[in-house]
Amino acid sequence: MKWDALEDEPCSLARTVAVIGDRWSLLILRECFLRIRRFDVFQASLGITRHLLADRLKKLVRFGVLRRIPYQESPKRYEYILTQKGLDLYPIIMSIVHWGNIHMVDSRGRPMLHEHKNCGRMFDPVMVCSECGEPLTAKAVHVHPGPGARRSSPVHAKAQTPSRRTVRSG
Amino acid sequence: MKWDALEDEPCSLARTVAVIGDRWSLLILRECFLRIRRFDVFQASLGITRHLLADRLKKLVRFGVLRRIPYQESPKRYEYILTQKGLDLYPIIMSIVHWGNIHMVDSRGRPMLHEHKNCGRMFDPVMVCSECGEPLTAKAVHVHPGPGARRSSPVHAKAQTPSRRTVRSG
DNA sequence: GATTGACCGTTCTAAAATAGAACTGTATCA
DNA sequence: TGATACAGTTCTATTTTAGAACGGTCAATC
Repeated sequence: MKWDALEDEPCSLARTVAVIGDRWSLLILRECFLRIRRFDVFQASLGITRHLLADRLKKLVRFGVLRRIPYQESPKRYEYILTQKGLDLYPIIMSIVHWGNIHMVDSRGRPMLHEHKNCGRMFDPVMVCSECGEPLTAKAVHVHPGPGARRSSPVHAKAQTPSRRTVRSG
Repeated sequence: MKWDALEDEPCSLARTVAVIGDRWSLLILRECFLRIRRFDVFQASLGITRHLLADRLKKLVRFGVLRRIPYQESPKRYEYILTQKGLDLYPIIMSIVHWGNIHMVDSRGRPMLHEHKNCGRMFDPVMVCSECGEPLTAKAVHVHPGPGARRSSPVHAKAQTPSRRTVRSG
């Protein structure tokens, strides 16, 4: 399967994986959320080859996750900063970090801690239901084909998208 | 950089990426959460080559995300099912799906809808702070080095891990 | 008893992606 | 004049992946 094919799959996971489903993209995004913006700094902090870095930045820009903004003329220099679409990736990044915090730490403990400025406390991210606010577990979720499913199932046509409590994380 | 090197990085994101940071692992996990368990069924539904599928399943078992369980003797046949560690990946999967739902849908709408059995409603996942319950945004989060950081910073030693409201999703 | 098919992989080769290092080009600084 | 910063591109060797075929065990069928 080619990467391009993933984009066209009738599956939101596959489509997202087409954008961020490789290690370098995820690591680059980690740096973005840590306020890294410039080619050299990405390269130094990640140890990625320049070739791949150029390639991945281009891809993320093409998908609208990053924006390439000139910060000086002559020579032209660009910064890569997160768009709103990119900022919306925050829950993905945080849930990945959280899983690592729980399952991949050594005896020394967590490499990083997160403080919520709103309440001033160290926190973990918790995923809850937009409708009732309860924490989500896989077993408590039922999956229905939606309008964009491969074979449309009129039986389920009454199913509606959730109310607009959807939150953008940025 | 080798994949093995990622595991040893002082970063929970990198360590998690070492486990699930490739497209096939994520797609395999999607199938797992849809109750797929057998080699052939994975292969047929994903279109992955058998070689890679064998390889990825082995990796996920090695990392303790899947468990290989015999379901018949002669010939020995195994199923791959999620461990608790694997079930805990649910928030990652869901946040990936959610981002795709928001940013990668075509005019036909979402391929899938999710119903929360607890409240009976179609929902979106929302990531909130374990301490105050408010939705999280990248800008409202401050990062501190933790005890497992590369260079320990005694200045930040007072920082503590969050209280045990951490929720396992399964 | 031979054949077919299900199941779970392994082996093989060609194509694609990646690593690692060197190179390019503009501009600033000493 | 020479050294340094920045943002890439080019090159070759190695590694990974794709795609197809092959193998082996057992159950069910002819």
